[in-house]
Amino acid sequence: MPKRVDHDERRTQIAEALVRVAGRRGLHTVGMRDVAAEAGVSLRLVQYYFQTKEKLLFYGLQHLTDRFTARVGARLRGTGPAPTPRATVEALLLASLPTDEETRTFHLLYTSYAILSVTDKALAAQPFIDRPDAAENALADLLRQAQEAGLTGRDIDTRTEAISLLAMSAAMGTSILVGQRTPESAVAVLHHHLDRIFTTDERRSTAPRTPGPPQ
Amino acid sequence: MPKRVDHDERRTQIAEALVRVAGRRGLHTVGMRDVAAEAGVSLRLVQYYFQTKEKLLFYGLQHLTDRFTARVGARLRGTGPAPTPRATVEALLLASLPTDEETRTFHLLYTSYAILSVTDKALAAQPFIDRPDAAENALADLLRQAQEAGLTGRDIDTRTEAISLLAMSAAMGTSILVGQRTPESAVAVLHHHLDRIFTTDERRSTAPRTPGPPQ
DNA sequence: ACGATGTTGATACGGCGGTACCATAAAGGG
DNA sequence: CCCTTTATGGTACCGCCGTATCAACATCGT
Repeated sequence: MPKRVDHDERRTQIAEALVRVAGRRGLHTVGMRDVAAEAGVSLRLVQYYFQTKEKLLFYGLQHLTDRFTARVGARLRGTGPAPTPRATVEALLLASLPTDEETRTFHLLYTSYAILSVTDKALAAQPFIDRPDAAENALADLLRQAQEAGLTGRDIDTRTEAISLLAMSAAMGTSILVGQRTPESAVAVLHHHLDRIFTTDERRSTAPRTPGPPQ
Repeated sequence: MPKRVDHDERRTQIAEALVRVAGRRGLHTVGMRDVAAEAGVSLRLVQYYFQTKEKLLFYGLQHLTDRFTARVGARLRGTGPAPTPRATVEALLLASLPTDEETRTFHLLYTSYAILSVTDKALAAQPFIDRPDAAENALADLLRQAQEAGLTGRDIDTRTEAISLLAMSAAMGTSILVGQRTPESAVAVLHHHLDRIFTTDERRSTAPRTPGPPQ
């Protein structure tokens, strides 16, 4: 058997081309030909690995979420050994804010898919919902552990706070995308709530900042 | 001059047809012919009042936001004479949650437009941003007035809280749309934060609820 | 070297969607 | 009564897009 080629690898290359071009021009504008051109490959080959556009879109979504979770994982490990619960929570929340090109396209495309899934049953059947409430559960667990360790107020509702933090991160992410808000202001709002939740006086673990508001 | 017809009225009728069909099948699927059929009118007439599809879409967005702000205004006046600041804030936040068909389609379409505006310059140039931060300013004002009246803690940051509340409302609205969250849980989260912000023991003004969590 | 696998190219079909043109019919005001 | 406005209908152009088909070439394991 000749010319062994890893099909998943090829599919990933093409899916990344899809993500790139969709991130630039919008998911609704991309066609098979655009993806092929962006991948530097013939249209025929895109059809060869993905028989239909629908499958290509599904695979693109899958790849998008996979790459993002990998990135978040790397960022969590990058917080150093034995990070504090607050540092972990903070890294989790800030990782999904659209700050650079990668997070921007992720946020844009993920939201695009989500909106499409409202009126597209095939897309809604895709594993779509379980990703956000996995994040919700993880965050709720982190907060509960922190609470048990005495790092937070004893009266806070960890589940509700987890939902709130993720919701704020998501919505302010979109605000950043449309140019209504700056990443800095979003970070400031999140910090405000982390300061409220975590009673210890530990502050922003990643980048040192001036304690007072800049004049 | 014969056959006087209010052009704006006709345009509104067509725009409402656009909103209806887009709310059902998704904004990206609607064509001129769909809008004409939904409005019970000829394709030719749609072209007659809106020369191009782009103009139709713009007008549709305008009509959507106008109708929504009118609805919110009505809801605010519906809270009775001299509503408490908390009741006003609560009405403002709950009005944008997708609970019935109208709010559902509004949330869906407005988010669709917002996402489109990220990669479409013509749409981004449309008055789009000023609506949300008008809401933010209004909410911040309400909170500040409540604070000056001693209804809230003196240490809360009204601007930050306004941003947070709107962000949570928006993101949880989308969660409701995609079926991840129920309207009730979203309302519960918002109530939680209102309880935190407003120190007076006034509670949910609209529907009475059991104080404890249901078993 | 043979043959299965990967890859390209060109080309075309069918459909749909935005836009356009034209002829025509009601309708109501001057 | 006439003429402008409003509205319909049909029809067609043009371009794009997803999909399909066919021929050809490259490549590499066996």
